Amino acid sequence: MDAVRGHLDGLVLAVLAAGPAHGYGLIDLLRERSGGFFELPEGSVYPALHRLERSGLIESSWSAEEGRRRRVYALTARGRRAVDERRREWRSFSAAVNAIFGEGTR
Amino acid sequence: MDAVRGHLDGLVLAVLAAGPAHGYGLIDLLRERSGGFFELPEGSVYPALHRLERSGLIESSWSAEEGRRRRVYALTARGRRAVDERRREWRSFSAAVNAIFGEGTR
DNA sequence: GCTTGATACCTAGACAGTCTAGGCCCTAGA
DNA sequence: TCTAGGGCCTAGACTGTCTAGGTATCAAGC
Repeated sequence: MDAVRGHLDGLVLAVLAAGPAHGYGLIDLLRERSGGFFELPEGSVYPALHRLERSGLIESSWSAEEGRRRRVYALTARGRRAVDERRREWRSFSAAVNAIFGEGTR
Repeated sequence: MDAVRGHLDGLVLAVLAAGPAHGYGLIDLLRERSGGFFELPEGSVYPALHRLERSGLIESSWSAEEGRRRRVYALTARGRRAVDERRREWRSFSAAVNAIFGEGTR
């Protein structure tokens, strides 16, 4: 899934916009919300989460319900604004690619 | 333009599907066809062309009209098939991303 | 009690594609 | 002669994804 490069951060933010989630669950959400398309490995998602936290777009807290330790991530105020920004960027990017690929399947 | 990673090969093939072109002109075509969105540097496009030629999807020939040397690229038979394949891949990729980003601008 | 599989976290290093920043040559125009 | 632009090329930097490992807990099966 190399095609996701440069888009993953936005996708993670978009999922978190629907509510907090922990890393492992986020992978499931990305798969479900994409109709099974995204099967992202932990080695992609965890670094992305750490990256986003370092840049202040998300923040985490440990929850230890029923002995299971989970690091739960939520959007910060800046993160909420970033989602819109990333969505706009995606819209223009995909419009540009669509324009080049054209309509027909041929 | 890191977001283009993994999609550039398909875009180049799609442009060449409309007719042969040389590297420098291809950059112009990518910009024009995308409504000015893609401003790709030579350092991205030339390696992509060499990559595609090595893998047999395009082939090149030198044209020396009016003293200007140009390497003109054209799709091979396999390349023509690859365009459809890449377009299909793009369609499902962008559908997946759209599903996650949702509809509204919010 | 022990093993297996799922949940849940993490990361070092491999890998690969894009970009920076240069290089070269030619032509046209000032 | 100098500059601007067309045209080609690439070494190395960069960076984000993935591979392939590691740890720990819990539930189920034998």
